[in-house]
Amino acid sequence: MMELTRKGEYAIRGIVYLAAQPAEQVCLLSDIATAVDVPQTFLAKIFQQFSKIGLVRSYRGTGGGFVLGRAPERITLLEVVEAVEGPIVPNRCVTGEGECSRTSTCNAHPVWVNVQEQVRDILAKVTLKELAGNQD
Amino acid sequence: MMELTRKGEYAIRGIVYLAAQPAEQVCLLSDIATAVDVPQTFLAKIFQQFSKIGLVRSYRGTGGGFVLGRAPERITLLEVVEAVEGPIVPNRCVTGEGECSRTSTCNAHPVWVNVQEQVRDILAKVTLKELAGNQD
DNA sequence: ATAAACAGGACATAATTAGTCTTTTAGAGG
DNA sequence: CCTCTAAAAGACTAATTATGTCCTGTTTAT
Repeated sequence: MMELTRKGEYAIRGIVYLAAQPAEQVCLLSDIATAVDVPQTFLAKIFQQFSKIGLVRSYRGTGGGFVLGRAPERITLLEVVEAVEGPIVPNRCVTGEGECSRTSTCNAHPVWVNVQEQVRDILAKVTLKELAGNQD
Repeated sequence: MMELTRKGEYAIRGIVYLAAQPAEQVCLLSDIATAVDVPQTFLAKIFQQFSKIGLVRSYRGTGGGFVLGRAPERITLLEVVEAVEGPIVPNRCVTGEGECSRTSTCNAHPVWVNVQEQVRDILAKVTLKELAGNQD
């Protein structure tokens, strides 16, 4: 239960690598993919998702590549994970889709809400700066 | 991310139903399945898993069925979930399989350990008694 | 014996994950 | 304006996991 998918793992590796680079350093996708050991085409998809929501900025053409969208201390692990894995929802009944209306009062509901909040809270407190700190 | 599977949901529904019955009341699988709206054959698998670790006791033959293995206040949601979903592990690197040795120091590691602990903690504090309380 | 009920294994199907491949779009430089 | 570079986008494929089903056995009460 609760497993981060490989995509999520790759996403973290990739963006942490970017965060560890000097500010405004444009990185080639191919270089990132090699460095963090992720299939380039797969990482491309992930970075496209990052790009759409501004976690990274992309430049096309010669001299192009990727740069972190904001300062590493202003990007949280929660944002990164939710960008590729979708919202953190331990149980469908938390999304309020009416799934839970089986019994009028589902006693488990508040538990899942609690789990969701705690996890989001933990991930929201970790920034890319911390994750990128003192790497080789 | 972090979704409980349907199996996990069914497991909870099924055992909460049992917990809501009068103590030592033997319940037919077919009745439970109908009551909680889960395919009987699927629920059978789930209850087999419960049975193996003593969360429920099973009786075969005429008059057989299932009974809760312990008092409902002594069975936690964590036990139920882990019984069918396996251990709560947000990331492979938490299991210590050496996956994380890509970089000698994975800064994300302590975060996942923290997530794991918090979630287990929350689920461990909820008992079947609470979940079964005042149901229709 | 025999009928009731769970146990266990093999199987089937659908959904999701994990990628790949091809074409398009954008920018830089000659 | 031509071409080369690099990301964007979409269609496609393969592998894995989730979600069941089915059949055969085993236990037990009557």
